[in-house]
This record gives sequence, C-alpha cells and structure tokens, in this order.
Amino acid sequence: MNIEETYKIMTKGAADHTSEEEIKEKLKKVDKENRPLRIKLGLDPSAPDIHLGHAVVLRKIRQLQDLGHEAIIIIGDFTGMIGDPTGKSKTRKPLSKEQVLENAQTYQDQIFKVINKDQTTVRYNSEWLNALNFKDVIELASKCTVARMLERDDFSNRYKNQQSISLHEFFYPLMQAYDSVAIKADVELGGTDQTFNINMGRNIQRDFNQDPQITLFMPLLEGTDGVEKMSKSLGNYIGIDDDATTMYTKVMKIPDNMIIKYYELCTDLHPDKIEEIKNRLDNNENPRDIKMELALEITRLYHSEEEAIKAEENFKTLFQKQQATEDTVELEFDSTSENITSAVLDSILSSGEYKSKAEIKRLLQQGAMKINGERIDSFENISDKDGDIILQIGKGRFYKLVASK
RNA sequence: GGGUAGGUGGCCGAGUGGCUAAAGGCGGCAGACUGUAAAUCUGUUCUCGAAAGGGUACGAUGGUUCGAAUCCAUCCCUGCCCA
Repeated sequence: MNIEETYKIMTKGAADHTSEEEIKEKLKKVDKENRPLRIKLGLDPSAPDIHLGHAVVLRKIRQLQDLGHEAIIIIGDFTGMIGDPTGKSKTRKPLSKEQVLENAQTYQDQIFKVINKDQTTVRYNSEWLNALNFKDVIELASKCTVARMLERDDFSNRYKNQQSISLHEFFYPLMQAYDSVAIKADVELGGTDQTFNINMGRNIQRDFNQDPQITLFMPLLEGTDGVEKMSKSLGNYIGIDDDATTMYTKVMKIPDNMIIKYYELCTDLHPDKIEEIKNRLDNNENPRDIKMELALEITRLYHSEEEAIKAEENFKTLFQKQQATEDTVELEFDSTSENITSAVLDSILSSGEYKSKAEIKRLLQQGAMKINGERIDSFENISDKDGDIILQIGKGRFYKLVASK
C-alpha cells in the first residue's frame, strides 16, 4: 500500500479528519497486518431515498475501495427505532420495525450504484444492540458525562431554547459509538453533522480497549436551493434514482455559487480540472454553460452516456425552446365527458405532481397553463380534433393529453 | 409531588364569544423580468365541487351557548421555578 497516496485520496475534499500523523500510523499498522482498512459507514434507515448528499460519503468510500479497502455498512435498524436527534430541533419520530426493514432494503439497492458490492459487508446493528441487557446499557451510559453530551450543538440549543430533550436521545450517540466497537472499525466516515457521534466512537472504542478509529468528515451538501442541507423532506434533493432528465434539470436549478462545490463533492473530476473551471467562472464565462457541463457530468455518473446526452437535449427543448419532448408524460382524459373541466382536472391530478384539484385550479387562474403554446384560462375548449394536445404547466412541466376512448 | 407559563395552518406568530378558513412574517407555487438561477415587483397558498355551495381545522374528549380558536370540565403533551 502506498501510504502517501492513500492518505491523499482519503482526505481529498474532506472537511475535517483525524491528524495526518495518526492516519498514517493507522495505515502503517494495517499494512503490516496485511489486511484492508475496515471503513464504517452508518446509515439511518429513516429516509429511504438516497440523494447526492448521501452520495458524497459513498463516493469517498468507493475511492477507498478502489484502493483495496473494505466497507462495512451498518444499517441502523435498532437505532432507527429511536430516531437520531442529529440536526433536529425536535424529537424524531421512531419508525416501526417493518418500516425500518423495508427502508433498509431500498437503501441497499441504491448504495451499490456507487460503492462496490464485492468489497462491502452489510450489518444490522440490532444484531449486537439487541443483545445488551440493562446492566450493559448502564455501563455504556457511564462512559459519558451529561456535560459532554450537552456539548453537542443540537442538544445544547434545544436545552437553551427550552425545548424538550428526552433521555433516550442521549443514547443515540452511545449506540452508534458501540457499533464501532462491535465491528472493530478502523475508519468511520460521515458528514460534519456526525462529528459528535463519530468522535464518541473513538472514546468508547478506547474504553473497550480498541484502537480508536480514524474519523473522516465530509462537508454537507446544500440542496438545489443552495441554502438548506439537501434533504428529501425539504424537497431540495437530487435523488440518485431520479431519471436522467430530472437529474439534469435539478442540477440546473442550483444557484450559481454552488457550482464549484457540486463539482468538488458530486463528481470525480480531478482537482486541477476544477481549478480550471473556477478560472472560467472568474473570467465571466456564462455560469449557465458551466452549469450545463456540470449537469451532464453528474447525470453521466448515474446514467449511461447516451441517456445523459439525451437529458441535455430534453432540457434544451423543454426550458430553452419551451417545447414538449418525445418522452413527455401522457395523461388520459375522457373527452366525451359532459363536464370537460372536471375530466381534465382529474386527468392532471392523476399525474401525481399536484396535491389537490384546488391547487391545479389556482395554477390555471394564475395563467400558468398553456395548450400548444397558447395561454389558456379554462379547459372548456379542449378537444383532440387538431391532433396532439400539449399541456404546459409552469415553466417546465409538459403533458400530452390523450382522449380515452 | 407543588407552583407557573404554554400547545393556532409546512414553520414562526397574532388573535380572548359572532365581522375568523383565522392578521403578519418565512417558506412554497405561479406571473413579469432573466440565463436555467439570484435579486426585485405582483398574485397566490386547507379541501371537495364546473359553479352555486359544502366539508374539515386552532393538543384531545366532552360541555355551556342561537353561535366557541376564544368560556367551563377532564385528560394528554411541553417549558420554567421549587421539592
């Protein structure tokens, strides 16, 4: 193993990590024992869809796997039933066992789009956490003082703001730390929001007479709004399962100032290349064009080359020419209905993009709808006599209305 | 256990008997402007209904009243102080 090279790749793009000295020592030790690094990544199965934000860590794991190391993915099925308080201002709702297992399965299907399955072991933390009895739990709890626990930002903020903190939430970091003991982790990877939990792993490992794990923190990726952390619940995420056109389009929605960060965290581009792109931006090249390159680059990572190119074509057609593409979703409507408005409303609602008919009607009233390029204010005159009916809603949503016979 | 302050729409936050589907702000969506964004301005933002008009909703359940987010009772939840 080339220690310098491994260190370089390991820490590239990381927001923070254990000291260089300690990492290299660990690498030497593992090399001497002639085994790969055991890299731990804990996944919380509360959000079943993986997005580019999660992919930041996965991508890092992939890079390390390519150097011959081993990943251990821990599905927090036990902890998921408690709910990680990280970054939350409120107690998280616990999940049912069925939900957790179902989400875990979805997770696994997705993570292997980024990381290498052959170099990965998947473990469920209920395996060892269920086995602890109350005495063990008390002992574990004795390893951490209340003051230390309250150092954690989200806890101390909640405490200061007079918000509730349940006692059980204190156990989350302890359990996650115990996971590291259970699998004898050499490295634990996570977002900077995991700083406290991951560092706790080092302390607890020491208490169990293990060599403390190396920590590696990746920056959090902002979502398409460029402000909030990417998350499904905020609706600002780009899912790795998104189809090519959706993915491309979502990347185009990010604010200009996020372009470089996305290049750094979401692509495998060499740092020198990214430097070049930075220069082009500084020289006032149109950020749109650079963003289009970025969108293509990212889309290509999760879809085939052809699909990515097609996504770009679709984007141009949809947003620059404001026309429907050949993949435009078809919606059936009953053209013989006496109440044509109602029929069309039902049809649009069936697309699943809108939450109520009231919302669709509002859009209509606001002039958000066009039929074949002409703005409309009612559905009264819709008919299929003149061929295709292309319905545009807002800037980028197109549907082909088809009369059902 | 005692005392005390609270629980309102996605979030924050007004509202103390009818004028309240509930001020204002944030966020979201749409229009104008653009570069696909940002900023700005405008509109909109529970739901069902083509519409007229309904239905739900201010922690929960009951009650008082012609009428309750607002009053009463019980319960649940949270903060703070004391033990």
